[in-house]
Amino acid sequence: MPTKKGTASGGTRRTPATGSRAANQRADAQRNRAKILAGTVTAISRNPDASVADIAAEAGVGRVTLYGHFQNRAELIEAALMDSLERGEDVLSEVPLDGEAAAAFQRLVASSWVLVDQSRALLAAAQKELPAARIRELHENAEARMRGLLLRGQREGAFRVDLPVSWLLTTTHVVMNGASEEVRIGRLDPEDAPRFIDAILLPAFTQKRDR
Amino acid sequence: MPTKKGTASGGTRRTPATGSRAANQRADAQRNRAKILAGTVTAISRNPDASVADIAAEAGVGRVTLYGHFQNRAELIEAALMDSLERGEDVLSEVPLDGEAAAAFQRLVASSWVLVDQSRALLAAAQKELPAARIRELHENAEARMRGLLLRGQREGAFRVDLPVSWLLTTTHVVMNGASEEVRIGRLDPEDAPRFIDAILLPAFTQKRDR
DNA sequence: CCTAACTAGAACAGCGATGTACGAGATACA
DNA sequence: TGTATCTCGTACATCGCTGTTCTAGTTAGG
Repeated sequence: MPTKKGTASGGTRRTPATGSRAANQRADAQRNRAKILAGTVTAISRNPDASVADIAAEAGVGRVTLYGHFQNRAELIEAALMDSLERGEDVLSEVPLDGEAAAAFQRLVASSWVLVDQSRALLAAAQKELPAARIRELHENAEARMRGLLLRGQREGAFRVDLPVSWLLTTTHVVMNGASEEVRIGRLDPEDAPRFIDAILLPAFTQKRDR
Repeated sequence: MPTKKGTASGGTRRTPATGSRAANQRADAQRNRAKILAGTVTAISRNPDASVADIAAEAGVGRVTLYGHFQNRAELIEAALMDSLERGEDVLSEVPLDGEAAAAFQRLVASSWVLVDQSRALLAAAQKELPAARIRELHENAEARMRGLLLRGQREGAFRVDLPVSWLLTTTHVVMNGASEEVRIGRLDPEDAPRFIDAILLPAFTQKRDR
């Protein structure tokens, strides 16, 4: 079977089916894989529909080499997104969610904001390339964390209950994304972003106590 | 000069330079132009990067005919956006902006929401095709109207002044867009949208009176 | 230091989209 | 009813991107 001869690091994909974990590849190759993943984020951030050639150039790697690591564009995007989300998970899982709901929400938003700002463009690219279900699946953890907190806040009377949690969640997302976009085009100082986001979301979500 | 022979309604572009207003074209052609403009909106709404062929099919018109009306894709998108914005202007200019700022804001948002929901995808497509400056220019009117209202609200003490108007404006945009997206994927009842939007924006923007 | 793993680059095939050219047919409107 | 205007379909040239193949060179690591 000369077809499977596998140029470049085709050997990486030794394992037949999906879900091949980091195999026994050379240190060299692992470094390149990381470079490609990083390059994908920056290339996509600069231009949402960057070509594979663009990405390879950004990563400082040959286009063919890239194809050695990832079978096609979709797989590349998915890997980059998974990588970003895994890093994000590491950060977010450290955020203490106990105590007052509003304060915990503020902490979680502050940490999430940085991650959103970094991989917003990548997510947008993924939405074109991957089935929506897959995207959902990958975001499951992060989404569940925020949703759980919002629910608890509602139960405890900290957050308003006249709106469904799904809408609070959506609002949180779009405001963070909006801030990220404003930063990108230079209309918002990154320093101000977390404060501005909180300034909108907290009064909007908080249950009014007096009437 | 057989090059300029002008198949189809190339005659439409009789005027040499830019800004050719509706010329003396046949009633037939005018109808088709309208069909194409409408088709562009629906086609783009269904698929953000629909091809010219897709759009022509949606409009029920030959691809070549479309090129008779618009020289290239960019010109088509721009025309469709201009058309949508002009219609929008007709609606928004009727909204009474006097009286209490918060109430006026509510009225303006209610009217804007419908328009945003209709041409959100078109705007996204335009952002890829047209220079950002051109987009800005086209939105000038609508943007100025909302900005003026927010400013007045700040001066009158109705809206908070600890955030710049630009951020209030951005927030308004992203929340409306978010609602539109949620409607599109069927997670939000269009009926609820205006109420949900207000429920977020008003408490977020309103100056707290007591402390 | 030797071999297997990895990389680079050029070249190629395939696809889909854009924009143009042509020829013939349909339709408004005077 | 006649003619300029408009439309349609097909066909074509071009371009950029994807994914593959081949060859030759470089590097990691036992």
